[in-house]
Amino acid sequence: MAVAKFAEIKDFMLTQIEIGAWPEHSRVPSENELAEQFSVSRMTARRALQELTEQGILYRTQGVGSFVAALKSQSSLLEIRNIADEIHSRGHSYRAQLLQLTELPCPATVAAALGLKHNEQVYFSLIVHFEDSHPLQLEARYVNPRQIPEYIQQDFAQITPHLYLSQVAPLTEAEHTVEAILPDSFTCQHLQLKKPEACLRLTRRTFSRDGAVSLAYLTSPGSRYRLGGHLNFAPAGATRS
Amino acid sequence: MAVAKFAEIKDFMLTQIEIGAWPEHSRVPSENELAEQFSVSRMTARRALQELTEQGILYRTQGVGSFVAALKSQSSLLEIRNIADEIHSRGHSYRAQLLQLTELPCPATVAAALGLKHNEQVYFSLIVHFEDSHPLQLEARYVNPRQIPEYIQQDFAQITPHLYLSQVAPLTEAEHTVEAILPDSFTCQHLQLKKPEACLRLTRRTFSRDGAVSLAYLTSPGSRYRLGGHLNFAPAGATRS
DNA sequence: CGCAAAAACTTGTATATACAACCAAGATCA
DNA sequence: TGATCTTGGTTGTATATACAAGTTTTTGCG
Repeated sequence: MAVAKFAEIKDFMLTQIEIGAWPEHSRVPSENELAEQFSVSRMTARRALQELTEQGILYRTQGVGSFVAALKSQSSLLEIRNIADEIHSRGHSYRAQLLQLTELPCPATVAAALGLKHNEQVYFSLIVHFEDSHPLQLEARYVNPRQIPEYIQQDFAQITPHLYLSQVAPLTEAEHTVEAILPDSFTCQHLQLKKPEACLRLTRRTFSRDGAVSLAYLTSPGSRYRLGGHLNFAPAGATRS
Repeated sequence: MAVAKFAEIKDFMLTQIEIGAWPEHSRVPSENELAEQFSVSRMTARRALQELTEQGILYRTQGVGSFVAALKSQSSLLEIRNIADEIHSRGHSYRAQLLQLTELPCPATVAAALGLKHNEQVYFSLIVHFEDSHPLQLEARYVNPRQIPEYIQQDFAQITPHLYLSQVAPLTEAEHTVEAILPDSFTCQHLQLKKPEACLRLTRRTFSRDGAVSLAYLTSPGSRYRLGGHLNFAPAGATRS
């Protein structure tokens, strides 16, 4: 089977919703109607409805029908976004400046986070991400050389470390913490802050199949950057499976 | 049917995993094995496996089998946590101090967020949440009086506003932003900060069926509070449906 | 022994069917 | 009119079956 039938039905329904043919909270075809339209069994039509419901696209009520959920429900705070994509999606231009790409002895905290020995060599990169001409984020990243031996040879003017790493080492886990800090003078300098202002620091540790891959500190000025997220629950009365 | 059969199978499997009988990455019974053990059809056993997979508890590979995923994968940044629970779960004591509970004319920004008119009356509460004896978070909350007319009569020494609201008005959506700010002197005072330090401010807007319910500003010192999240992907090679 | 083919097992997709649970609207009856 | 019952439509659960597709193990042949 080239592509599964239930997936075709999902695609169709998603399209209807995206082009606005089926507005929010409007009723969508029932299981039986879809089954007939697509010449499939009810169970197959049901699966399409089911999966769209699990994705928060629809909500269903027993005895009543299936409906289009509020549309805004997609993004998630935990979505691992590429900052380049994020900037582009705002319609701004993205540029990265590589400040350092070296090998250095592992600080104790980094060693613990990456499962290395203290003072063992570790790769380190320091990059400033620019939105238009303003520095938006300072990225300090430690990379496990046992897992990514070629890291130090990359050209990070072409590709962000995050994107490169996710291509080379399939991500299995990511761990985040978000903190508010006052940046040190070094960070202030690279973010072009004349005086220290509150910054968001996102610490991101990523794991591949064989263990910790990298530890990144992503620091952004509070005045220029925020994290946003949106949660959407099914409207009252909707069933949750 | 008292409780669905597929749910019983899920419960059984979750128990096995929780008590450690089925360790991480160990194989779990196949669809056919479960079907026989529980005297159900393969499709019913399959559903249990399927849903546990969607929840990230298991991962499956066609032709190979189903396996227990890494256990740590539960929490989410976007989880709407009750701060009292959060503190209790750290083994500390929680206490709330109500500073204000009044009605006041709606500021323009709040009016926009809650769908009210400028200067229309709005409920406002100001609460400090303590972990042991230290202030951990200052909660400033505006509540839509059209939706929650009894808000102003509650005893928030007994119940957090968030918990009260979620009991009274079923949540349908929540919207968050996370920022780093330098607090004003008023906030510093209530968080017992001798001099301003970087703070995390979580802005949370919640919606019920009939529209925006409340707008809360949750401010915590960066030195005492962080947001953490963990994402867990299926191990390499696992299928994603 | 080494290699390839076959078999066995696993998950993935799809169908047809049956009944349960729930809801809304219409029909019926007092 | 007003309350109750019935009926049809919808989703929810469960079964038995069939075949496809992928992996691992076994078998058998050269």
